Amino acid sequence: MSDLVTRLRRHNWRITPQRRVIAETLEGSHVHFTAEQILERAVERMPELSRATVYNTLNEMVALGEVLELTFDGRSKRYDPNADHEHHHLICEGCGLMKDVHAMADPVDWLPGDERHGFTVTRASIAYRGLCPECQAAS
Amino acid sequence: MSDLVTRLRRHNWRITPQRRVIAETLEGSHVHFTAEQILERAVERMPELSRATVYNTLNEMVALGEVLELTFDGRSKRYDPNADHEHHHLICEGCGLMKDVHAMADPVDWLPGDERHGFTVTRASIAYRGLCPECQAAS
DNA sequence: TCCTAGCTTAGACTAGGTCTAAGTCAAGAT
DNA sequence: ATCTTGACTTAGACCTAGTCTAAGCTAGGA
Repeated sequence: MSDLVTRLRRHNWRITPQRRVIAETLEGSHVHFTAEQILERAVERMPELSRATVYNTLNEMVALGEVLELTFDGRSKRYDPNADHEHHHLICEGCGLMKDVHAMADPVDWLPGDERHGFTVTRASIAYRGLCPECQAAS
Repeated sequence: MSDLVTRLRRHNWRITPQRRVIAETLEGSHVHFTAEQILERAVERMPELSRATVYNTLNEMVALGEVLELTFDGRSKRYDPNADHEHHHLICEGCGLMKDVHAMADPVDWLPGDERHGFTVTRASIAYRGLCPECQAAS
């Protein structure tokens, strides 16, 4: 039983076979997939699954606050099932691979009051960029 | 004379009338525009300017390292002419307004070696999110 | 069983961005 | 001064990611 499915069920959200496959595909990966990659993998388990259902379902999970939507490459969104723990992202500039990482400090503490321009700052996320081992070897 | 134009010229990059208009439009704004917004404003000064030239020029300026490409909303890229000073961004979750801010420390120092997964980490940027004064008042 | 609301589907559509082929321009060679 | 060459610009076709629509399906309650 997927932990994400458990969390989703708490919102009284109907867990249909399609939604279960999508949630499990999302959670089963340790990297962050795009919607197309999730569709591709989910279709292996449920061949008649449609693109629209994948997009609808991902958007609903984001709206419920159980999945994070990430956009770092400007091309496609990526989905992170780990919405309940504070973390940041490490992104490969070569291949787009994205991993979760944890920093030793909370960046909100490092933004002085006079740099806040009257905003209420509620959260901060760090995008670390570099090259993954494979892309280092390739270059 | 635009400072961005000066920086671009140092790369032996030809400053054509189109490129000058685009660079000046980009630098003249204190918020970060999308490519379409830049086109819209630049066309007021040079009506025959084409969409392709705006996209080409923005991409070239990014490749030269003089302009930053920002993607926070997952819909369109925004361009930041201030690539030569290390800074982060403060984003309003209500209206999308984006401002430059400066933190008191470099976040790269906060990522322990065992969290780097073999990546070479070259830079890090922080996205601070919250509500701007106008959106606080509206809610 | 029938109704109903919600879910899923295929495929049309949209927005943002890229590519292509043709034309224009400017600087150096003649 | 004109020619050549390579870089730049253009209009519009094309591509990709994502959304919308209309129709069909499904499960649970009356």
